[in-house]
Amino acid sequence: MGSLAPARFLFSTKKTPMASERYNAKANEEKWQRIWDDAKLFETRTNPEVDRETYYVLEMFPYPSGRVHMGHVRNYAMGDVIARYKRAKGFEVLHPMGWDAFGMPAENAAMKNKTHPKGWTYDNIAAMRTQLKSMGLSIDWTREFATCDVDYYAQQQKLFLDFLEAGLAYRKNAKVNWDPVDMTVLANEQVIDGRGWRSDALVEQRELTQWFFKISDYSDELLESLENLDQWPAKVKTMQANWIGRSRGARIRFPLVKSAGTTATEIEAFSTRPDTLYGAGFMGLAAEHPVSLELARTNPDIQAFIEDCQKIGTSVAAIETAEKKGFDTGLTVAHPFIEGKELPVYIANFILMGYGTGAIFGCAAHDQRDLEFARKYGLEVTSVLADPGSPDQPFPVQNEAYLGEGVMVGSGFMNGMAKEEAIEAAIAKLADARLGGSPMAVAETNYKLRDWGVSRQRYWGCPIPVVHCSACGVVPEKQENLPVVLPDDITFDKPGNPLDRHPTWRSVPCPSCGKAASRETDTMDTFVDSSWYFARFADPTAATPTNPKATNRWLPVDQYIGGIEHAILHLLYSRFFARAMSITGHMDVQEPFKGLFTQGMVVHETYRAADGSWLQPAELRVEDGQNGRRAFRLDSDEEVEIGGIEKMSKSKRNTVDPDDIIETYGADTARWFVLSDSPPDRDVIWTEAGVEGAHRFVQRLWRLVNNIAGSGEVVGAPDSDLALRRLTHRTLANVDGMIPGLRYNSAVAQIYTLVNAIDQAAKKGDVSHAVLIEAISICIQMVAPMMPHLAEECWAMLGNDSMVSASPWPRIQTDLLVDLEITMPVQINGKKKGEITLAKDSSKEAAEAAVLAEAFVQAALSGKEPKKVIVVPGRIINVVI
RNA sequence: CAACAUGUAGCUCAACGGUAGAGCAUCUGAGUUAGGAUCAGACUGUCGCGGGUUCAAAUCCCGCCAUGUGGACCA
Repeated sequence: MGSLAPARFLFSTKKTPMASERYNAKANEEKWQRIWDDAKLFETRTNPEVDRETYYVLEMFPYPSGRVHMGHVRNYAMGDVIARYKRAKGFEVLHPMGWDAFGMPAENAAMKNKTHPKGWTYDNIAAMRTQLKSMGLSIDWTREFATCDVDYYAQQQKLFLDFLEAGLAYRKNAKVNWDPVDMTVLANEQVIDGRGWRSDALVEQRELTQWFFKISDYSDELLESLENLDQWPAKVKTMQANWIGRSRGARIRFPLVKSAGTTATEIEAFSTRPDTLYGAGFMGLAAEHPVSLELARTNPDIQAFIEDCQKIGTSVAAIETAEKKGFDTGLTVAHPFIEGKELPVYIANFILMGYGTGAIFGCAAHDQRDLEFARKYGLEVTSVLADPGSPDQPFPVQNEAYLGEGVMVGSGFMNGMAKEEAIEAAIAKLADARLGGSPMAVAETNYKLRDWGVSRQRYWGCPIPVVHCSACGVVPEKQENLPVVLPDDITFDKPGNPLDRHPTWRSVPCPSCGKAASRETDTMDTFVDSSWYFARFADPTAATPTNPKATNRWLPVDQYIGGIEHAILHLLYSRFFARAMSITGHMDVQEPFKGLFTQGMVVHETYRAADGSWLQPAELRVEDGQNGRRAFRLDSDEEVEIGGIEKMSKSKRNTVDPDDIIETYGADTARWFVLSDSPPDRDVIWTEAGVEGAHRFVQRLWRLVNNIAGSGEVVGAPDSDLALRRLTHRTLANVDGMIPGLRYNSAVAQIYTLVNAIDQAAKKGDVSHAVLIEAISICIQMVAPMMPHLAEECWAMLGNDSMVSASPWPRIQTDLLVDLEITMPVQINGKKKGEITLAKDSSKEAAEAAVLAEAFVQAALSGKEPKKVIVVPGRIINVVI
């Protein structure tokens, strides 16, 4: 395992600057970035040696908004640490970068500024690439691509056609979420509290013909495979499981008894709790249920009630607070188990047509919603669960439904059974019973997860490669006619989709019959673009969507890092895509991301002037004195209110521009600060004081290296030498254990301790030069993944003629991790009273004798015998009196 | 409303059964024309509260309180 690149430098490594000089971050960072580039140090080799293990680290690729923000800095710094660490550990590392470049903002900018989405996007990419490069990330830039590159979306069109052929993509007429502001369809996942995720506009329901991906076929698979993702945060797995929303139950058919106004003879309800059937007090229908709609045709009151329900039904927020309302239809159904019992049928506003059958049986005693409804309309509340200790006494139910465990009571054949047993028994009995010749119930599993609607009525997206022919219908475009390229000559003077009104683009011959036909003008949801980009990085110039050989070598991504906001959408779609791409032969990996890390946000104090306007941190100065923290405007010296700590955002103006920080302090300081201050999965509070502290450390470390490198031979005391060597290797062992788990802030704390010790040793002069060099060298190597430029400069100053970025990780000398003689605390009755130094391997008996001989122990005993002496070898001794 | 996470120095966080520590801030001193940088040093803790287990609890268990996050008519 040698260095990865030839190490030849154009400057002298032996130069030893004066200790009074300051480290010039800007000049050094530019210099080292150029040297890394010239050495092609971070280019991943397509054919690494066979014995070299691969490691794929990926951060969620950015949307090219135009500016890099602190969240990006944190995200990419975190990934870069692991990439550089794994490289030093001898892995062949893939660490690429790309751009999630399609989407609405480009079109909005086009409309506003009369620019073209393409020009706007590529300009932004160029600006952000420069910014990211100034961070000194160890990225293989030769693999860079944008999802709006024709080369990329051409491959995506091939994937679409393969999905279409495999039945994974289909077209259906569906009620869709329509965003009236963006004038496009949204996926369910993109509707938050009834509003568009981007526009915040109230979403309407419209009936349109749309393209869908059959993600619902994989509901079980996607749910059950979550268990195997042991390197994913539990929280994300829970969120995905909830989103898939599997519930097992039964469809139960209830025969109608009183049926005035409907032609139906039965109503089918879905329930996960058929065990509570004996407690059923009513039946509820959704407003859109066919029976409700049929009744409404002849009953104006029902018509009015349904309209009322639908008004509320547009926004989730409204549903949450809405009062339970119902309408007694006068219909009744027969209870399946209790001879002669009839249940009244209500239309109720809390029942959703989209889930189950749109009808329920209400068991008021064991469902809170049903209970509220029953109390309001004076319906039956019968508890059918009892404490196993007194199985004849049902749990009393007043205003809170009983949702816990229990045994069945008042439930005929189910009496005495526990929940699961009773559910099985109820389903079995109903399955045997006949209604009109077929079983009264079938077991069924329901899911919340719906098929993924991918059609978007937008220009700036991947065109869906199909043609509409009046004779042949919907025809896939021929492979040889791909890619279907977006036209450049488009206008944004009107809302809606520019592709629809393009004069010629739509007109094509039908791929099947050759007659005049027209192209599909919908483009794909941008989440499609991001669902497979990680696979493309394995071979970004392949003539097919993936090069299976490369994909199989690199995937799954070993460590994926990004924000928790993608816990459901992007990650679930990508998991689906991996499966769909496996079916269609594009790769063999089912789970795309082996390890997932969700990083916290970068947050900052907010500042508000007396007139209520928000101020930027750069516009004021903060005093931190005895009167607490106070902030003043730089221009007027007026005091402003220091507000809450919030996510950096344009609206609150509490942003800090990474460019400014890198210009002032350098990329290393910015990286060190975001990595050191809080655990990576939690929010980090950006403070000026913290940045300055980080920068002081940069200067201090550089000065320390300078001093050590420039000092002459020192002969140290054997004890001090050993102590520093021990600390060095113990720190190395600890840091080595922390980096793979992304516990960077803990690693930083360890490094601080070591630097303090080296500093002290250098000043005292009781440690030999060679030991100091070893300590500071290992220290620099541990710092290198986090502050790579500073580390290179220090590494060179220490006389190394290789780059630290190309050097193997230092080896831990394990014999230094164990002490021969150790100082242990001595407790008396569990409280520390003193210390004792013993040989590492002294026996319990010897330790006990030595402790009892100590003066402070004798004093505490005052002549008595100790009740007990606990000796934990190597840890502690406790004398119990 | 149930779930999960988090409560340790003024602030941000370590330690995860066995000696409570770092950085920042604050204070004192050195130095400097001054400020900054630097150096030397100092202060700060019922480890959220209450109980339990243990020779020993910040750490494990139970209960409560506070804060945060994302869910919430999914039958």
